[in-house]
Amino acid sequence: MPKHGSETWCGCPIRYGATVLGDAWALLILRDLVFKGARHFGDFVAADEGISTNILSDRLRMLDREGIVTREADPDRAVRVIYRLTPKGRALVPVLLAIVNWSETWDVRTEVPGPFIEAYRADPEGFSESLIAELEAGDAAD
Amino acid sequence: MPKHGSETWCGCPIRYGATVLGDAWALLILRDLVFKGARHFGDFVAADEGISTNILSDRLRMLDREGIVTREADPDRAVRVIYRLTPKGRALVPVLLAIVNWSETWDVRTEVPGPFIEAYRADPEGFSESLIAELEAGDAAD
DNA sequence: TTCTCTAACTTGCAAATTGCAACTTAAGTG
DNA sequence: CACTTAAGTTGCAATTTGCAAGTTAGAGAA
Repeated sequence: MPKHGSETWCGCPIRYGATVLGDAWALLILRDLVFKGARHFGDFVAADEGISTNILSDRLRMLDREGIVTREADPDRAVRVIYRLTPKGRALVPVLLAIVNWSETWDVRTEVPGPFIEAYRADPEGFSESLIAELEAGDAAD
Repeated sequence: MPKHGSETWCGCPIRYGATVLGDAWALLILRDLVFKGARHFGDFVAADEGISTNILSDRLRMLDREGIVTREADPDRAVRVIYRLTPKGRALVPVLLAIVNWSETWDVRTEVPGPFIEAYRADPEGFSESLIAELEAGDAAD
């Protein structure tokens, strides 16, 4: 598969999407950022129940390179790093919610809280926008 | 990462999504099924510009196992196999379109025809539904 | 000052997965 | 009966992953 930016790269949107989302660990990292408020390296290690730290390191680097997350030093404890979603990263919320809705509909093992999925289905765009607004507000509060 | 159906599996919708969509080749195969009308093994080989036939074979098997595509013998030429999206597979259309919209918005190299993306943005749900209806009609016509 | 703790990684290595090329099978076609 | 097309499979080298252990760096305690 050609690399993004190579000569044989084409303008296909799914192909670009695949370079970011076409990786199971990256999807779970994004999940933790959006739905679980993960901000630190250790949060992802704890939440994913099984990601190796070298893989996590690699994927966070990729998400940073693609402009989806930023890395900052924690002003309180310099040893900590804060990962945050950029606007480009928050713009993935509709994609993640569409996946949530699909899994909830078609996979019997998947369980999503009723009120959550009902609110999404009633107004997908509005629901996405409020979740994005919440994430923005959460970031500004830090 | 636990396997779908294992003891440690949880009901997380993104995790299930990741087993299907968290693979770059699977995403490209789905793209070819939805947007390029690919139906035969050779269509995917030609369209993806680089997928190995062993990987393609493996991913089509996975999509079949997950109930996203079906495999049928071609009634005209028995040597051919027809791959088709199931309703579960067609239900991924909103996910793919959300990815298309995201890439078009945030990746400068991505190029989507103006009318297509404008129609999607004007009414994402309606656009998804008509694309799904088109796919259903196309299948019935074969 | 040194000791210990926490957090975020990096390193080394075995195991699994991928990519490439060649080969196989099966059904028509001339 | 050779030839062609379509859909794979096989073998193997190279890359990537997963696991465990080690490293670095800051902050507080002894």
